[in-house]
Amino acid sequence: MNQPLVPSNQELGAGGFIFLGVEDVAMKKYEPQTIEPKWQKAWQRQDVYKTDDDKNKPKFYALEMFPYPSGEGLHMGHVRNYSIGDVVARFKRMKGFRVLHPMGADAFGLPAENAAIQRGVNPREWTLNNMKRIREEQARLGISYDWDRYVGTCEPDYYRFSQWLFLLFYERGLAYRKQAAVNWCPNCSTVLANEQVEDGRCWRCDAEVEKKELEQWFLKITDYADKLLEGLDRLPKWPEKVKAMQRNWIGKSKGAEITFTIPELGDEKVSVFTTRPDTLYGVTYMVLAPEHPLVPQLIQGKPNEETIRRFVKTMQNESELARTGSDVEKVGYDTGAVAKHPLTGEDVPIWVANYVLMDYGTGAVMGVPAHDERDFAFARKYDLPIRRVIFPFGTYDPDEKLEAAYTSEGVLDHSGPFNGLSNKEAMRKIPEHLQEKGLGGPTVSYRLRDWLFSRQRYWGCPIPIVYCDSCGVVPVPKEELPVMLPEDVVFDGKRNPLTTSETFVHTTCPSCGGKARRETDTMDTFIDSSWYFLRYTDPHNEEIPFAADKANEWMPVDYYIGGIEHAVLHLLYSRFVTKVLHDAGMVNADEPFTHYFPQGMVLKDGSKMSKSKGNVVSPMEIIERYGADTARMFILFAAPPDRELDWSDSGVEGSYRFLNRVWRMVQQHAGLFSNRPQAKPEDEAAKALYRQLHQTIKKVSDDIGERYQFNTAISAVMELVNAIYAYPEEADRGTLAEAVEKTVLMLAPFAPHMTEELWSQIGGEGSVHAQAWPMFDEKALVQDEVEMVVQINGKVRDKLVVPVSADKDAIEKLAMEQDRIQHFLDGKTIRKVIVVPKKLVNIVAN
RNA sequence: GCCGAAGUGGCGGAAUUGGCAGACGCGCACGACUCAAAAUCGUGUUCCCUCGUGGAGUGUGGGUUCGACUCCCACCUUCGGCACCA
Repeated sequence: MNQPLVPSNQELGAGGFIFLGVEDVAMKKYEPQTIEPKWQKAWQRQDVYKTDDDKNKPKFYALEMFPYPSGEGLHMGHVRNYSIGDVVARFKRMKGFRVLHPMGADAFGLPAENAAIQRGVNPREWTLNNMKRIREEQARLGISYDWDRYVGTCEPDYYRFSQWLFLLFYERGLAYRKQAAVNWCPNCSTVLANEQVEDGRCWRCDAEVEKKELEQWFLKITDYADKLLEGLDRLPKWPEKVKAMQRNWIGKSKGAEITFTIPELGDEKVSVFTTRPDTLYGVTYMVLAPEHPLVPQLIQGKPNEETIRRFVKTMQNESELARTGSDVEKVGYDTGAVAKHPLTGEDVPIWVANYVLMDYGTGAVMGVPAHDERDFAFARKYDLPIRRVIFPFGTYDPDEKLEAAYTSEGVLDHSGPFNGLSNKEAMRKIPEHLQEKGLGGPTVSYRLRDWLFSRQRYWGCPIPIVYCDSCGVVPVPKEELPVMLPEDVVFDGKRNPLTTSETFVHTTCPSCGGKARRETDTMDTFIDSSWYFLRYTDPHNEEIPFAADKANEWMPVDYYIGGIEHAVLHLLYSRFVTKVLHDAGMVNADEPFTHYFPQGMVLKDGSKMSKSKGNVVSPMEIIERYGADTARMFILFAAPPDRELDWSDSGVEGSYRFLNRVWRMVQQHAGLFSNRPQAKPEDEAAKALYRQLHQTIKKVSDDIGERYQFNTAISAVMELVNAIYAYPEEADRGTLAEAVEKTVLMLAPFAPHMTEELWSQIGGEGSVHAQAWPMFDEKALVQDEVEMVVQINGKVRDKLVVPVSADKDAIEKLAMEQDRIQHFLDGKTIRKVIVVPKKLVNIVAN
């Protein structure tokens, strides 16, 4: 095991001073354990990070996803998340922005309730304790939050407005109840939204999700499908990956609805959805989902009646996983009934099969085996006819047997009046024709389903609805909010605890005053995080969720950082909620996050940190040992922020070493600042350092502010520090002082405690974090001489120092005169010479 | 299968507009300081060889160009998402 870098108190000697260096002066040792808490207290006392509301400054809203207050405290993923946000927030403040950088807790959720069931603790107390701990840990990291705006979603003064927003959705027809086959997690004893089912399993507990027929609350996110899609095109600063995931999830398909009729049911209509209306003449059968409402009538009295009845029952009881898994075999049964083809009038047999889903399209499909791979496989299995209607352009044999479905472009044949059309034209013309005849028409279908919103759990926001025997479903008036979560509940793990509270369940109807029953379901906790970023803009408003003028001062969030696991959960819901609030006139922004940045995972030994693997690195232990500044520095330096980061103990020591190096550098030169000389970069060394300093300022500003590449920003400062160490003693002292001072300023966003301490040591006024970010001197970047490379056939053969003013001819002449170049050109003919001023000369010769 | 991203030394990574590949850091080796060690400071560190004015080299194969990690085409590998969505 490595020797700890942090010395013990005995090693430090009296007064924390040790002797270092050749100049034999007493220097203070870098002791993060002392200075970090000291400055954290000072910042708090002086309200250093209170949100600046100076409207003359441009705004910047920096936000990190707020944590769920688990009993574990913060993990390294949080540290990475907050470190990135804090660097940006601090940098923008120094750059003259007014910055909103708030924090809160996503405090409702199942684990609190499970703790209540397993350990008999009060979920509220359990949660509040965890919140307190996490807040302390966040403060210990030295993140510059405005704690006055802290928001906990489980607090009545927050959730009353979650209820307020629910009522707004209800008023706007966007919240409704319906009976449906829904996802049920047997382990969590609650229903789940589609977004919360991953591979047929519960996103939280990984249990296999079951289907249940229940009446539930839904939010009409499908009404916003097109707006959610369109909005993505206006988010250039979102990763393509995340936008693709959302597009994928929404799953918009253009096609047609086509109406078939069933003569034996008195010309009952049955519609199918297809993306290939051009293949309509190739239909040889039709398939209904097992749950399709027409199935019972169709099979009545048919030979297959009993078999199909049993098949339908099995399908209904099958889990999502067993039903839609990728290699589940297609199974179907002929109902014995037939439908009439809308254009040819031919009989089309109607089948029922497992692969047709009731909740997509119309729950019925037309079977075109010649031009669809699934239909082809199905037709082969059950010996159904295959009728080809699309053929390759050019010559073709209209009766050729197919060995596989033909899914490419082509020309129509065997298609009545549409023969000879390209299938692309037919895709447009056939639906138009159907529409004229009242047999369907063009339509679009979405994969996205409405947001199943109610949960049969206690620790969430109560849905503000009562059920009255005479008035029916009655919303609780906004002025009566919040509907408080009751405390007199039983946690037995057998039922929704809310149903056990007599005082909660029994109430009076707000409309008629008669006896009524409260809704005992709570809201999906994803609603809480779908608007918290708006609440931060006006966190103490007691009348409404937030005032429009406050929200408009800050929204949208300029830089939002958090895990990509929320790509189609939190991020989709937040976009939806923001769009609804925009349409309700509550906020101008119709997209919540201008720039979304998913930080990479923190790994240890190549895999995700987990208790079971025993590879968890505790942030608080690292802080105790090296300080928060080192932890932040390492996590930002070790990898670009979007990539995975493998935790490395020696890497952490490297970052600690660097901070010590900066610390000693300032100590060594602290004397310069008592009577500080002006920078006069006249000697060569001073000129070079001055230039490097200003190049570094330019690069670091660009890396943080534009590129969000903190690892390269830090490496540039490291190079500058190396240059300061190498700076000769006889060179200009003023230039040195400037370099030292600006190094401290540039490191302030990364290592806020150490730089604050150093800033006070070199006599800086006020907090280092209230200083203006250094400007670079454009003139300093101009060089009078540049090094140029001389290549022969693209290989570097020599280097030249050339005045920047030299013209191409002069450079070429100079290059040709070099001995080395002459040697390489010996016996060769020069074919061409390329001169790129300030870069290189390339001589082509053979 | 479809969509998205990534492949560079022993390791993490850099190269911002097509112009010196390997910045910065880790690790390693050697040296200075020390009675000694730690810390610190300094030097070296892509690979190969016949060791010099050498050759090769950014997943593979081709192409464009005076010049390609960077652009184009084809492919391989890894990771992530979606997937009986009609």
